[in-house]
Amino acid sequence: MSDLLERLRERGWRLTAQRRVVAEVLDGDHVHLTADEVHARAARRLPEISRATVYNTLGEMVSIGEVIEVATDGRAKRYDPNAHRAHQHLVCAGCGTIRDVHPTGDPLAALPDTERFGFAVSAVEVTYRGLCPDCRSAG
Amino acid sequence: MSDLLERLRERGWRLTAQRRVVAEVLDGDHVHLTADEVHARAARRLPEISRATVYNTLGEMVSIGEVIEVATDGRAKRYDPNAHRAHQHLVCAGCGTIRDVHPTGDPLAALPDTERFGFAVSAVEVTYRGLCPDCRSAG
DNA sequence: TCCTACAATGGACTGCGTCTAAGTCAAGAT
DNA sequence: ATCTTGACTTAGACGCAGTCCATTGTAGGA
Ligand SMILES: [Mn+2]
Ligand SMILES: [Mn+2]
Ligand SMILES: [Zn+2]
Ligand SMILES: [Zn+2]
Repeated sequence: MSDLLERLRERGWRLTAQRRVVAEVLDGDHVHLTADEVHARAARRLPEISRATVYNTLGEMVSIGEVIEVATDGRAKRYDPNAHRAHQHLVCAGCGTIRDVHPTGDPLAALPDTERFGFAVSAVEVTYRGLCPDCRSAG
Repeated sequence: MSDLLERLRERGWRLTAQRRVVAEVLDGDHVHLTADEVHARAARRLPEISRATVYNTLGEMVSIGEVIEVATDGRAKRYDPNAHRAHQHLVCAGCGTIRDVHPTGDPLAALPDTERFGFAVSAVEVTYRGLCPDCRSAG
């Protein structure tokens, strides 16, 4: 994550305490927090940080490609620091847990030209759904 | 769509004017309307239909599998009557147009067992993103 | 140390969707 | 044909996620 703060500085962005704690909260793998969860955790270190700042900072990190926004069906977006390796998501229909997964092959290749209708197709998102081991046994 | 109304009746559901117009509005292919768009079109035929009824009726149609909910990034969900043939979506990043597309092969097959983490994986959604012909030339 | 452009704040505001209490009505019973 | 009743519809209040804005604060350069 010092990586991330370094990149922010290189872009001429001011390094504030708020940006620091948001970056720290997002440190780690398999992290998929909502903005409000990020805010709650950041507030443990910096009690007066505002929701607006968390949204602003997350938006900045998304725009430089250091964080990925993961849209979830009807609920709050989740913010994913694992932006360096392309991956897809496996979501539990029971408890909402999200895992990073790596399908084989290029998902874009499955869309033939005849199904592209003249679009310049540049990205693809895949969401697998199912029940995690805990939710399977809980029935 | 008379199909759909028949199915509703078989389930013991009362056949009301409101349910009829919602079903009529959703008739056709490549339809991906928001709930408010459905409401606006339904209100042209039945001016006093309420938003709540449109949401209720769409929810019922989704629960019997006659309509699919399509989550869109941060915006309103779209309702898709093309529930009979499995398909995926191609979304224009410029204007938001949605096209039904049919990738080759089974998208589920691209996820190896070692990437399933004990989940019972039952469904997959694929969203292709790009620029439609109009938005490409508009630059 | 001082300046000032940029960042943070909190509260109002919007869009999308849900919920509730009261009124209405489709459809079976008579 | 009329009655009855539980299911359906309605308007509006409400809730959540996210945005916007005017004001206040401050990082970092002179
Ligand atoms: Mn992820
Ligand atoms: Mn569709
Ligand atoms: Zn689970
Ligand atoms: Zn377009």
